[in-house]
Amino acid sequence: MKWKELEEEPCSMARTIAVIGDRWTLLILRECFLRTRRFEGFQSALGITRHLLAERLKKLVRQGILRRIPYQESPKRHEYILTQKGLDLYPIMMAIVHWGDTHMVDERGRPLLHQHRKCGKDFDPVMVCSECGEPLSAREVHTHPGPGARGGLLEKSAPETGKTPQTKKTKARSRAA
Amino acid sequence: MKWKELEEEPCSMARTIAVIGDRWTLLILRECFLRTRRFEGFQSALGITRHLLAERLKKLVRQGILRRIPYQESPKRHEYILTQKGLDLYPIMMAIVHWGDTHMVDERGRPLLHQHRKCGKDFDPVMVCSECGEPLSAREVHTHPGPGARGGLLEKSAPETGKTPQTKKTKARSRAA
DNA sequence: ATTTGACAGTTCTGTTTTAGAACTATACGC
DNA sequence: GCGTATAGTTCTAAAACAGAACTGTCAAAT
Repeated sequence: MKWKELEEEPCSMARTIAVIGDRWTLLILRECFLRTRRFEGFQSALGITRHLLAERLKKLVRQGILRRIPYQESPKRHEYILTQKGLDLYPIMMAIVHWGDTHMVDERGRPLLHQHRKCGKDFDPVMVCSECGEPLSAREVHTHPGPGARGGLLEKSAPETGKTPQTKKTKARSRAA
Repeated sequence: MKWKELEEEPCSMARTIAVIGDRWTLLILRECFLRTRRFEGFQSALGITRHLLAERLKKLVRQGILRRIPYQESPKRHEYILTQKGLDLYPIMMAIVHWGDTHMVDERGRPLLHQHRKCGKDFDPVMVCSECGEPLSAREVHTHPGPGARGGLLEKSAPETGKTPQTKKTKARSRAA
C-alpha cells in the first residue's frame, strides 16, 4: 500500500496515519512541541539524515501542519512553526508520552514531567467524554457508521475487466474508523 | 537510527514510537480495537502482505501488547487479543481518530461515530488535566526534567578512541519527553 | 582578500525494508 | 482423493533509508 492510497481511505485513523504515521515525522513533531524551529535544530536534535529531514518538513508544510516562515533575508532563512492544525496534534503527542510513561519507563522514572500552568501541578493527561465528562475506556465505547462511511451496499464495486482472475490477489476490504 | 536505539532513548515518546510508530502496526492495532483477532482477518481487512503481518504480530506479542491464545487444537490455531497494556493504547487511537475527524474528513463527514455507553451520546474525546480537570492545550503546559531524565552533566560522554575525528558526523544530542 | 564558519539544503551510493506473489503445512468435509 | 480454510514461510523486485560528501549564500575573523 502506498501512503497516497492510505490518505484516501474512508477512515479518519488511516488518513491521519498517512500524514504523521512514521517514526521520523512523529519525532520531528515532538521537537516542534519542544520549540525547535530550524533545520539544523531538528537535524542535531534527532540525528536524522538531512535528506529525510528536508523531505519530511516539506510534507508537513504541504499538509498544513507546519508553516515555513522567513526569519532573515540574505541569505534567506526560514523556520518551521506549528499551525493550528499542527497544534491540534497535541493530544496525540500527550497520549503517546503518557503511554510511554506508564509502560516503558525504567527504574529511574519518567524522563520528563508536565506541569499545567493553570493549576500549577504536575499532571497526567486523561481522556474524557465530551458529553458527560467521564474518563473513557475502550470497552465503554460503541462505534457505528457515520455520514462519511462507505460500506455495505454503497461500496463502489470495481468493474472487473472480465472474468474473475484466478490469482490469489487479496485486496483490503473497506473498514472505517 | 535503528528501532532498537530508539527504544532506549530517555524519552517516553521515542520509546513508544519504537513500539507502535509505524503505519502497519498502527493499522493492525486499529483492527484489534475493532475486534479483529485472527491472522486472516487482519490480512484481508488491511491488505498487508502476509510476511509483514506475521512479523508485526510477533513484535506486538513480544512487547506484551497482544497475547497469542490458542482457540483450537489440530490444527493448532491462535488468535491475537489485546492485553491491558494494549488496551491502554486506546487514548492514542482515539486522539488520532479525532484529529482525523477534525482535519481530514471530506464533504461527506465522519466515517465513524463513537457512542459512549455510559451516557448514551455520540461524543468526541477530550484530553483534560488529571489534577484540575480542565481541557489541555499545548501552550498551557510546561515541561521539566523528571527523575529518569538524562541531561547536562550526567550525560554519559562516550570515550572517544583518541583524537576528535574530522568527519562531519553529527550525532543526536539527547532530548527527553 | 582570503579563509572560516553557520545555515539550509541537494546529491550520491550502498544497505535495509517492504511489496507482491507463490509456496508449505495441517486438518476438515465431501 | 479433492477442494477449502487457516496460518504461516520463502522468493525476487521495488522503494525507502542511512551515511557521507557536496553546493551555495552570506557574515565575521584573519
